[in-house]
Amino acid sequence: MTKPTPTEPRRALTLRDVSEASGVSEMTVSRVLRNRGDVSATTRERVMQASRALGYVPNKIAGALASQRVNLVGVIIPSMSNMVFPEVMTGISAVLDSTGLQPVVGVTNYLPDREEAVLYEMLSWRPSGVIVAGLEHTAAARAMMAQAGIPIVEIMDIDGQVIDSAVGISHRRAGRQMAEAIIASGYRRIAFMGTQMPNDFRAKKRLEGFEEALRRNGMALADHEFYDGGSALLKGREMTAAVLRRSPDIDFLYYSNDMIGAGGLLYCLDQGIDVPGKVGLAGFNGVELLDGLPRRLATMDACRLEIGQRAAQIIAARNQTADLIGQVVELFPTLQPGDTIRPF
Amino acid sequence: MTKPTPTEPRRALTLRDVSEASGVSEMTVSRVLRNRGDVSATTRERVMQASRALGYVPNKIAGALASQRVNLVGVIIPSMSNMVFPEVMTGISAVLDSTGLQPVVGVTNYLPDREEAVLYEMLSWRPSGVIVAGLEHTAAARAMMAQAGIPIVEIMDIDGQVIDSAVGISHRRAGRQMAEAIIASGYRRIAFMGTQMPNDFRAKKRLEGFEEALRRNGMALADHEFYDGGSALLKGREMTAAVLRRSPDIDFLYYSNDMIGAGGLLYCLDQGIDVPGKVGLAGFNGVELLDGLPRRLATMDACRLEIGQRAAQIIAARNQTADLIGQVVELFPTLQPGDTIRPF
DNA sequence: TCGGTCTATGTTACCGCTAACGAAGCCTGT
DNA sequence: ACAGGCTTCGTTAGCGGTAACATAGACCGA
Repeated sequence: MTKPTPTEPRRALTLRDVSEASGVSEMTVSRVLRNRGDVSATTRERVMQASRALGYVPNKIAGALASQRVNLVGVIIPSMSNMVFPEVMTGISAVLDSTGLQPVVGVTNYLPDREEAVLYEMLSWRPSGVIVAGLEHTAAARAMMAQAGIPIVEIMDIDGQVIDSAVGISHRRAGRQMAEAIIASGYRRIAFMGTQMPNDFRAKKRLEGFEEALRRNGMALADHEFYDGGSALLKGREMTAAVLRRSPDIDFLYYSNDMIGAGGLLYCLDQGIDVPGKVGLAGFNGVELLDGLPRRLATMDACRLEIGQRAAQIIAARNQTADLIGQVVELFPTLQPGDTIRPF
Repeated sequence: MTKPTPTEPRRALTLRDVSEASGVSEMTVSRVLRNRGDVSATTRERVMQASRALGYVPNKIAGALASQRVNLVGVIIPSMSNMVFPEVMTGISAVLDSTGLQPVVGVTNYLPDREEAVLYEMLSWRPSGVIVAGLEHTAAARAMMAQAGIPIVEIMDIDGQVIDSAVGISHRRAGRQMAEAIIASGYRRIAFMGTQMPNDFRAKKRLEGFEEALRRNGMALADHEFYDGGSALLKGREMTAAVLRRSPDIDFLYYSNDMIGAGGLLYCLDQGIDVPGKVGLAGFNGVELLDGLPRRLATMDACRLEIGQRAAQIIAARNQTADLIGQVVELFPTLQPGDTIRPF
């Protein structure tokens, strides 16, 4: 590679510097650096040399303003610390990488107002598209997205009203499905454990679907417990201990995510409880963490990787072909019975 | 909030639209929206009304070009899926939030070339600063950062040559410290398990420090095992099984991160191995996951939150006061003996 | 009464780059 | 020899804001 220039330039380099150094017009330099338009091999080489020698880095701000094109895609997610969104991001990046588009993430911490603020900030950079987790937004956020004139893909969930496009699963159905599997395996006294967070709409929908299926079978939740903050694994242990102490006749524990489910599983094994004989367990998400547990927790894979990929594909396609229209893609999670639910 | 405008504007709104709608100049609108300069209360209100009614979102691209100021801070990290960087991000966001600066993250997957590409992309948006994990970069990346004319903070590590500023711990020292504690507790046949990745320089430095301390005590690693990819928890189990089978006389297992350490711990407990009597274990990072394990894994907290905070503080301070100079902040991790190492 | 000091607003000139068009040089066939 | 087409490069005019300065009243004390 080129040697770092010895001089320390106080003024930032511009196209003009490169053009003067290489004896061509700014336009030609621009063409070379963007690989656009016809430039002879010799001038191209000369310009590249000069550009590298100077250590020039193009100013995308000016470029974007002039060309009215920004290669950024806003991605708005509620959290980075649970294991689910990194995998969505992997799917998004994998697809976007080959399109010249670049994801920019914003985190909302499950706060609608924060989502609105993050969205506003992102739109002010005029991205080529936005991928946002969930269907629930403030009225203002909804209006902004509807007006933005760019593809908007809401991901993870499809139970609700879509602004433009959506890729996700039906969490209500997922909850129902799990309940039916549990009932089919003969469990009857079922408890639920999940997050306190009122804004985790997807967890809420799963619970709704779950309870609905229970009702249809003439049953109801025998107990429940909520948590917020702290180590999810530890909370899983604690809540499980509390529930089993309070309701010793419980025979199934349904967790709103795998992490607390894993905590519950470890607790049950510690206590020498017969799993899945005396008590069955199930979580949600299908995180790879579960592979390392002493026993495989029953779960339901949320199609995270594919959700990311499909969402990115929609943005990329819309970006190329302007007249495409919004679409809703429903994915279907598969139940992974693992070793913590009695065979049917 | 204002009702969404019924019309669907095909052309993006500009300051001019707002200025016409409110009967003042563009400049005045700009002043109102940025809360800068003197504007009478009545015009301010009128402009706000018009802006909201139209659903105007300022164009930061144009703004940044004109003002030569960008409120973005690039954050370059190797991965989002291990538990360590989310916490660093939390620290960064917490500090940046109150400064008007906004983090933009890029992920390198531990690939130097990818780091260079991500950095180039980021610098082309002329951010107010860059926070980058690690001290090892390609020559070109190093040159770019040195030339950029913005504050650069390298985080996590301080064992090496700093470009501008750095906040981190000495991983070599951390490795040494852990080795000394292990030896002091009477363990003698020590194995190491870690990632295969040749570019996880910090893990490598920990191992170097660890081996150096062993040597100084007339010892050497009795066995080692490396992995890459897959569920870290599961890999921890597998590697531990392999090592204990191969070298049954091992009495201590040192893991390069807590996740594989947790896997190893679960395996040992499954096998009914006396921990820490027959075999001791230790990891690295101090992730909160450990709180939920049946027994607390010995570890060393890597000061992740504080690293993020301090790094952000440096960027913020430099952004306000131009003539500040680079600095290196060393933090000191504390050893948490947990329950998997014999008391001294 | 009048210059001086505010306060509130408008005007002008860019910021660094690219779209769109234009022109010069060079080939080609006739 | 020359029209017509291609390749290669330059010129011009913005993109949508903001810094810096200019301007117009309002107010004020001497």
